[in-house]
Amino acid sequence: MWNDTSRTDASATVTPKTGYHHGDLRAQLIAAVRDLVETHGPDGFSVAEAARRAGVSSAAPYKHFKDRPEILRGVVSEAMDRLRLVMEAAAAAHPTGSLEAVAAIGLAYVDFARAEPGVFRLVFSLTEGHEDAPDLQTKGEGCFGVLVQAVAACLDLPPGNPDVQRRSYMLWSFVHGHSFLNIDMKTKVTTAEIDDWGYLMTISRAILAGSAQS
Amino acid sequence: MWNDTSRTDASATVTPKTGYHHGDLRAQLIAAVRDLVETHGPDGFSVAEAARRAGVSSAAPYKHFKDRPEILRGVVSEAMDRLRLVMEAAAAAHPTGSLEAVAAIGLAYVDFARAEPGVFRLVFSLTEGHEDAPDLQTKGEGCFGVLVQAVAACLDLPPGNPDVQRRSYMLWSFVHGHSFLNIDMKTKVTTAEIDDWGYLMTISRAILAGSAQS
DNA sequence: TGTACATCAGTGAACGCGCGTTCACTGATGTAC
DNA sequence: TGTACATCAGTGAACGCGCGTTCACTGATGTAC
Repeated sequence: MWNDTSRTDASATVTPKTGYHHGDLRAQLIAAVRDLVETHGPDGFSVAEAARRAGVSSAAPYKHFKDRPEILRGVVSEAMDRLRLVMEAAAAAHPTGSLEAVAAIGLAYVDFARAEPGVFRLVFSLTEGHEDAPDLQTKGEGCFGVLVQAVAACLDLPPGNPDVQRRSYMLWSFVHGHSFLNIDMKTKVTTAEIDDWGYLMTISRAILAGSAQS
Repeated sequence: MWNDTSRTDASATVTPKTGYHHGDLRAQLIAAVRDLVETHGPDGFSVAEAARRAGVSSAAPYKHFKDRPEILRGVVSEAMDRLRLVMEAAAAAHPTGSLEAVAAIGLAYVDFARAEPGVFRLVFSLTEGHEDAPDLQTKGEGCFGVLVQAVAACLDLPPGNPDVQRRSYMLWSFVHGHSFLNIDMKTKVTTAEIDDWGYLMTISRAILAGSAQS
């Protein structure tokens, strides 16, 4: 029953990867946590369960991460990388300086939130209480920077211009809110009836065309 | 040391309320949880700790709530009541149909989020996975309704009008995003420099004046 | 090609902890007569 | 006014559980000679 060295038939090794050192546990753990966060919400994950899913002992994760919070930070960091990439790709698919480029960035953001609501939520619930993680903050600013660049090109102003910053922030607020309402209020009628692209184009136009004040 | 019936001097009763039945444990528990959620974040509360803070045994809460989730739902329900009240009060402070009324509702929303970020976050993280709580959904729609009313009055259209609904949702997205960015990205420069009132007026104007499309 | 050794990524058993929930109980309160 | 009783809101001890983290360990891998 136990200690059954006899029963090692060919397909009996249930461990998902090679016997002892299995390539990339770190990445596999992050993937497992991402999964857990999706299904059980932020805080609904445990180091133990993540290890279980990766097919290693509960102590193994500590060879790659200092403690539980560091694992979460790892997930968020990776997610932010991906978010930035999709935003950049979305912008690149349209002429520089076009309204479409701006709207496309917004759509990429919303799509990301919809595709990974748990991780998306985690990203933002983590930013508080973890101000001690400057790399995360830097990555966050990097994402925002993608939008700022597109807005600047659209208005034909330098990215540092206050008006560019303000309008970028407006757009961000808007897209951010739309994202959260989408994933949080799943059942709400209003959400269901919206054509995102037209919606984002309307908003981009309204915010980039309006007069500068405030 | 223990069993010290001798040591019952006058001021020794540490229990915060009257001996056995203390007025309103239910409300006191909700207040305690609200506090815990503020300081430790959603999910950062425990039934045990809430009971401790209310000065009762860890079993007492189960006389008022079925289980842990029901306590959270109680907190959210109460928070939504208060949110609605401040939104209504804000609207009432300005002429019916004015742009100011709309902006004021938005400001009340943002202020609420800033005053109780933990609870605010809880409200929206709870709406998913608790679709089984129709009263919460109803209350959520009630809050949205306050905004819809103001927008309808502003555009001189009935609340059910699709254009009214769409513009209300736009405003809501916006204010919602602004709220979350405010409480999540505390350190972000952009957030700090914003004059909310001017900001909300600008947005309200842009969204209520713009042409109707989607 | 073979051997010795340092390094590294895993194991698995153990720890203490706080939690959610149940249970039989008990003291206080309100009502009926 | 007094007594009997039902109800209700609390107690406190106990349960089983899963978690985060630590520890001494061991097997696999890479390098030096």
